[in-house]
Parts: sequence; structure tokens; C-alpha cells
Amino acid sequence: MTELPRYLQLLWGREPEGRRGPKPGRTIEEIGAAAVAIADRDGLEAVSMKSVAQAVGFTTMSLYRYVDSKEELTAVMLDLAYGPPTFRYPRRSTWRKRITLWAKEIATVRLARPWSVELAQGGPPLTPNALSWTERGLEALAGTPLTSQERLSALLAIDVWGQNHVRLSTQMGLVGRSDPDRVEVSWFGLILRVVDKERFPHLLTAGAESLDDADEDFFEEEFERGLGLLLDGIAALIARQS
Amino acid sequence: MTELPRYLQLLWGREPEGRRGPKPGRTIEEIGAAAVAIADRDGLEAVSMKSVAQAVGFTTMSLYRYVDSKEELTAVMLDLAYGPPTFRYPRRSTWRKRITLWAKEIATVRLARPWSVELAQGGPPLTPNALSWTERGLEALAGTPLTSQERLSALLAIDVWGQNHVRLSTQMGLVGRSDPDRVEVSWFGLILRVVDKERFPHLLTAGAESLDDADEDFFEEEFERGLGLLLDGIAALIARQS
DNA sequence: TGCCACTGTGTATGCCGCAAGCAGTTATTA
DNA sequence: TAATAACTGCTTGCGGCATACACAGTGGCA
Repeated sequence: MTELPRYLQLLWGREPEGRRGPKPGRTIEEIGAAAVAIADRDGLEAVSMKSVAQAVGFTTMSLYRYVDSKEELTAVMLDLAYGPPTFRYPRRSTWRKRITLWAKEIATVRLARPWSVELAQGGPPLTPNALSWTERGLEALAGTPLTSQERLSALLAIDVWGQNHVRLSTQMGLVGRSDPDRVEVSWFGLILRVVDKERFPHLLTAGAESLDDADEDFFEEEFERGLGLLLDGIAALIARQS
Repeated sequence: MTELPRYLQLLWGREPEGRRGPKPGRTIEEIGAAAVAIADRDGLEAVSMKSVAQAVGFTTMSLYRYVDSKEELTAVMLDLAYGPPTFRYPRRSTWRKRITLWAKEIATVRLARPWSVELAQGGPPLTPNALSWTERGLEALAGTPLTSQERLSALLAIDVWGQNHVRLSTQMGLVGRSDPDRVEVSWFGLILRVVDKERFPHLLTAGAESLDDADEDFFEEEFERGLGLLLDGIAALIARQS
């Protein structure tokens, strides 16, 4: 069993006792917050070891006293972007209402920090805030007959879907109310120039019909559609276990 | 309406007529295939404009005659990694069986190219093979009462979930049969060192129970779990529309 | 109390990657 | 036939990540 990575030691307050040497000039939270501020203002590509170091009054290489790599820095950033979950579940609410709230809160956090969905994904959650959100998701499913594996599996599916929804909506410029005639036209309009009816009959039909039914607010309506589908799947599973 | 990006023109065979100048020395497929071969052999980080150029007998900057950026090169790589869908749906099969096959085939492709799930996602599908897979997914849902938006939404949810499943399983070293006592122990064992029962009661319970019920083959069993949930959701939607 | 190992910061440096710009050659169009 | 667009190689600039080391500060131990 190897030692905890440095950044996790720091984030969790789990440093070994009796560290010698000068006291650190900054906390890992300060460093992460500086990186988040840069990403918020100038986008993810503006976050470099150098820009972050400058923002906290260090020189570049001192950051490696807190994180071993830039990848670890981005993990810290994501944890800070998430922050602790502060919402409350209504009293006596159904699991469905609670999970819906959980998913909406996550999407809100992600939307406030669009750069967070562009970060490379580095594995399962390990940081304090990320795990706090997992805990809140499990709390929402408390009292259901699902096994633990089924609970974790369901939360993962919703989380992954939600991230992708934010990312795709952002990339397509479809966050917020939009002209129904313009919704998805950038994607469909583009593929219309290359696909032929012989090879892509279903796609052409689906695309045209989607334009007819175009959402007034793609982000919100597709959120309901996709989350509804996932919740229905969970409901079916619960019904089978009852 | 702007011009099609160069790489899409090339991939779709949609170049304007009458291009002057020397004939290109390579096709975009050849360049993409060289990049895929490098990624297969040495991993994604070994793919640089330089290494790809060398592999096809060019110098670095000539690649920009085919793609405008490295990002476009990775889109070409992904399309080639997918290849055209070659599977067949059984005659008279249910939508559920067809979608299951579709999802499994995608996962197989992704598993054969684990680097493909690490690529940054650049928006909705635009390339020939990627769109062919979408077409096959729509074909699997033909005959169901779902609207086109619901169909696209369902396919997207499954695709996204499948990619994440491959990525996470690969990152956690959980592809193929494994010692049940070791499954997820790397993740849970790690968080056990930092989480406390007061703050994370549900997580600790879920983790311990998951270890008790540990899968013999995490990848396969979690695939069934997660896909089952999504399919149940689609089934509920279909039942409501019937 | 003094010595020494460990730790925090700055500095110097190396290597690599992406891509703008230009020169020379090739093939099509006017 | 001349002009022009397109293909390739070459040059170059800039920025980023991270190894290694010097110096100063702090705690553990004899």
C-alpha cells in the first residue's frame, strides 16, 4: 500500500506528523483557487504552472511542492469547482425528487464552470468535495431496495450523462433560450452537406423531424428528456426489487 | 454558411472541383491510419505532428495541408478507430436486442483502442464512420413509437455511458476477470484512508457492501447493470407512448 | 544544545510540441 | 502561354512541463 499522493494528503488534511522545514507559504486550496480564477476569467488553456504560480506570488517550480504534476493540479481545480454540496433535500421527498435535485445541482455547478467539463477525466472520485457529492447522491437513494452496487452504478450513469449534456450544449452554443429555427441547425446543417439519403436514411429523417420539433430551450428540454430516461430506468429497477 | 473544414472535405470526398497544384502525396486516411498505429503501439501521448509526419514520410508541417490543427487530426483518428459498423442485426429482433448489440459493438471498438476514450471530446459526430454508427443506432430503434428527439437522446445517453464505462474500467485496471477481493479495492481502499463515518456514512456502507458483492468480472457485470438501467428507461418511455 | 536530515522556495535548464511564414516545384485554369 | 492555386520542405518562434540543484528554515534525536 503506497503512500497517499501529496495533493490528496493536503486536501484531506492527512499529512504525516512532524514535518520539518519551513512552513508552506500557501495552502493547496489557495493554489487551486488561483487556478480556478484563471480558468474562470481566461479559460482552461490559460491555466499553466507559470500563470498559477504568478497568481499566488510564487515562481513556477514551487508549485511542485504541492502537486506532483499538472494533472494533479487540475484534479484540485475540479474539486474546488465543485465545492461542497450545500443544497437540502425537501423533507419526506421521494427518491426521484431527490435525485432530480442532485442532478440539477451538479449541472448548475458544471454550467457555472464550463471549463470543468473539458478537463481530462482521471478516474474515480478521490477528493473531498467530489466524494461529498457522491455521499449526497447515495443519501438521495437511501431507503430504496437497490443494492449498493446498483446505487453507485445509477449515480455514475447520471453524473456522466449530466457532464456530457453540459459539455455538448456548451459546445453547440445551446445553453439558454434560443431561436427554434436555429437549434441544432449548426450540427444538422453541417451534416446535411455531406450525408446522402441512400446511406443515412434514418439520420436524415431524424434530423429533419428534430428540426420540426425544435426545442425552445434545448438545454432544459434535453435535460428533462435524458434525466427522465435515466430515472425511469432506476424506477424500473426499484419496482423489480420491491 | 462557411466552408466545410478541410479534414471533413477530405473524409467525405467533398473537395471542390478543379484543384490546381501537385497531387497530394498521401490521403487523409493514410495519415489518420499512421496516427492510429502510433497510438495503438505507444499510446496517445506518442502521437505528435512530428511522429505522424515521419511515419508517412513527410516532414512535420506538411500535415497541415490535410488538417488545420492537431485537434482535427484526433477527430480523424477517432473516426478511423471506429471504422464502419460491420455487424448485422438479427432478423425480427426486438429493439432491445438491437440496441444491446449496438452498445456492445461500440464498447468492443473502444476497448480495442483504449486511447480513444482519452481523447478530448470535440462536439457532436461529424465524420463518416461516427455518423454511420449513429445511423445504425437509429436503425435499431426503428419501429418504436419514440420521437426523433427521443431516439437521438437515448442513443446519446447510451454512447456516453458506454465510453465512460470503458474509460473508468480501463483506468481502474478492471477489464477482464479479476480477483473478487481486489475489485474496486484500489478505489475503495484509497478512500478508506481519508473518509470518516461521520461525514460519509452512506459511502462507507456502500463501499463495504460493494466489496462483499464484488463482481467476478467488473467490466461485464457493470456493463449489464448500467446498460440494463438505460434500456429499462427506454422501455418505460416506449410503454408510455404506446 | 548542537547536528543533521528533511522540507520550502527560487533559479537554471533541457526538451518537446504546436504552428506561422516563406521558398521552390507542380498542375490546372484563364 | 502565363498566372495562380496547391503541395512539400525548411526555418523559426513561442510556450509549456518538469528535472536538478543551491540555499535557507525547522523538527527530531543523541
